[in-house]
Amino acid sequence: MNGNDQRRPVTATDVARAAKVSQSTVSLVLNGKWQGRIREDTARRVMRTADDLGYRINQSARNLRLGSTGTVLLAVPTLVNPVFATVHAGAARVGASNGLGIVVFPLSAEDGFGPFPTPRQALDGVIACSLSAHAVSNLRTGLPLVVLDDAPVPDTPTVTMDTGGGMAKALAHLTALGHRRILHLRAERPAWTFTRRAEAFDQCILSHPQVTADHLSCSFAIEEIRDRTIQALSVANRPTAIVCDDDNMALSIYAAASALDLTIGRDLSVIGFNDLPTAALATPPLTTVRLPLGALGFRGMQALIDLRGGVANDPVTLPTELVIRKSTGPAPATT
Amino acid sequence: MNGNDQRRPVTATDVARAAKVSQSTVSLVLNGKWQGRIREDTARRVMRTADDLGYRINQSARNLRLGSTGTVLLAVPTLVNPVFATVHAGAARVGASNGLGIVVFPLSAEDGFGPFPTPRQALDGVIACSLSAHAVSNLRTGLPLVVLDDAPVPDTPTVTMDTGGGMAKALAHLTALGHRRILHLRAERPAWTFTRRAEAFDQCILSHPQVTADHLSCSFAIEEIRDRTIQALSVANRPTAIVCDDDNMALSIYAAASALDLTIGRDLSVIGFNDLPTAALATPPLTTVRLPLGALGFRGMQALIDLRGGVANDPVTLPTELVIRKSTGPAPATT
DNA sequence: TTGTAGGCGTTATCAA
DNA sequence: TTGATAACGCCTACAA
Repeated sequence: MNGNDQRRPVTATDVARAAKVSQSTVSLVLNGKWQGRIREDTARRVMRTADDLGYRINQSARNLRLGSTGTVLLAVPTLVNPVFATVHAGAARVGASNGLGIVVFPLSAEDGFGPFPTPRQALDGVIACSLSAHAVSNLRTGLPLVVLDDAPVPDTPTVTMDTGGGMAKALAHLTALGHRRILHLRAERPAWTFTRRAEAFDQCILSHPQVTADHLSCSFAIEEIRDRTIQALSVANRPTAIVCDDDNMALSIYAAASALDLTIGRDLSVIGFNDLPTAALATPPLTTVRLPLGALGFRGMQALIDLRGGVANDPVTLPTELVIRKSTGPAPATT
Repeated sequence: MNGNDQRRPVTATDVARAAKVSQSTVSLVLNGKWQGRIREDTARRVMRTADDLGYRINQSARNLRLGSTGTVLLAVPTLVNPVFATVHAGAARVGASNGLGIVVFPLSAEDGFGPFPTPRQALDGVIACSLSAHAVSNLRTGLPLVVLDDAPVPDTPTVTMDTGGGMAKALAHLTALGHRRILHLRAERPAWTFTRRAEAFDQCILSHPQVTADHLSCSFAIEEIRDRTIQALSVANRPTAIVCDDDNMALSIYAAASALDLTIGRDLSVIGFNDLPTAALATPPLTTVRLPLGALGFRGMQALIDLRGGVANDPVTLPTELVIRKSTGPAPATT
């Protein structure tokens, strides 16, 4: 902070020299372990000079010495979707009470990152959430790893959500409402969570022989979704209901419906996934499969902590829930 | 990967011993600097044994030795808003071509974090984006710091966007359309970016004496926004236009309008901020102030790199733009 | 072509 | 109450 703004950072040794004490004294004082070991005025002097010199601890050195960094990495496919904020919040809560910080890293498969561009960083563990199998395998670096919302990986604690069950509930709801032509709007991003939904959809359809099913794979580009949906709805015998892999996709359908002068909930039923905050506020409010994202992060962090303690948890599957709102209604008599 | 799954991690020394070479050879080989210095079969043997032993580099040690970690931290107020995904993308692009990884840390003021709960981590720099002054001051750790979309900090490179100018354009647009009662829906999260908008709003209003202005401060809880807007619109001489600090807030207005049977763009004009992907897709498409978020991240990372190189850039302000769509229209004759 | 040795900045164990 | 001193695991002159 004062004159000596040289290149070289201020080390604890510098402080020791300046305060005329040994380096170990500095360490003790600066880590708050001096009570009853160092005289109070000495401690004060050390703190003062550390401050004056603008001393900053070198975390790399500390981490090396301690053999741990107190930070884990949460790898997610994208920062665009707010769902990962919820996962993070859940994980952060557990982390905080265990002295672990979390840092987020978006691992966009879209960017075609070949060699995993990890920050060259010192980590105590990794939580991989909703990633592609490829990305997860790149993450297996020997660090404690737990996998969230993803295909079980051998020897790796896994927390998943019963998205298949959610899909089943969605379809049961729709068929009960009389829908017989149902479209599944799929996210084409390669991720287990989406293939699970597709599989569940296909399987459920098998037990409803009276239903004609179809599906469409889309990127998350919302104009694309809208346009392709418009197309899919502009045919004879169009679908009367659409299940979407994500609430945002569902909301794009709203735009498509409005362009076609279709009223959601009456002419066309729509179901989303995730229950984003915006889902409840859409017009009409969106029926959606609520995913326990906070719990996902929470349990994931818990599993990572257990893993660091030498306990490898068994895979867990969290329940999901269909939240019925106004975007679904009885199948229209004719289309 | 094989039997020796003891507690102690495998070090380069272990590899050296097992491969019957010196540690330096291991280092050379594993860093790809062996070409022309180490015989090829030796190199292969080293790589093989490293693999067999499951050797993983200790980043803390490497970072300590190298005096740098190759990773910078991007601190953001929340992960919920996708705008920060864009900032990140811009920054990541520059970072990647300079060997710097980025890691994201949500610094929620809401959580009442007192002392900055940084992961105890080794970083090469920090980029603070759209934070509260309090949070920024907590980030001044002696690391190279650049501040984005925030109040200029002494001795710190800053990149901002001309949000005030954006607000001015929004108001000019509205007054030109004949609006005389305008409401500013403000985000109550303490952040420079929002106070700037408020100041710009207040100031612009001064030069339009015929306009009656009002404002409302809301959290980002969208039900709250909807309900309070409904209230604000349920009075005699209600506002005919609303400017919102964020597109998501604007979209909440849509819900309010629908509840009141008001048609956006005709009975009520709405302007947002950010130009999120959803803005263009809303019904009707949202008029909004587009912020150069990608450029913000890009320039910010650039400034950080310059700073590490000893060059302290001057503050920069990026231009903003009003994107006129269908949510704004002529003021209704009577209200 | 390979090995030796020193040091990066901490923390922790012991002696003084 | 304090100070030497020895690691932590890695990289890199320099020596062999």
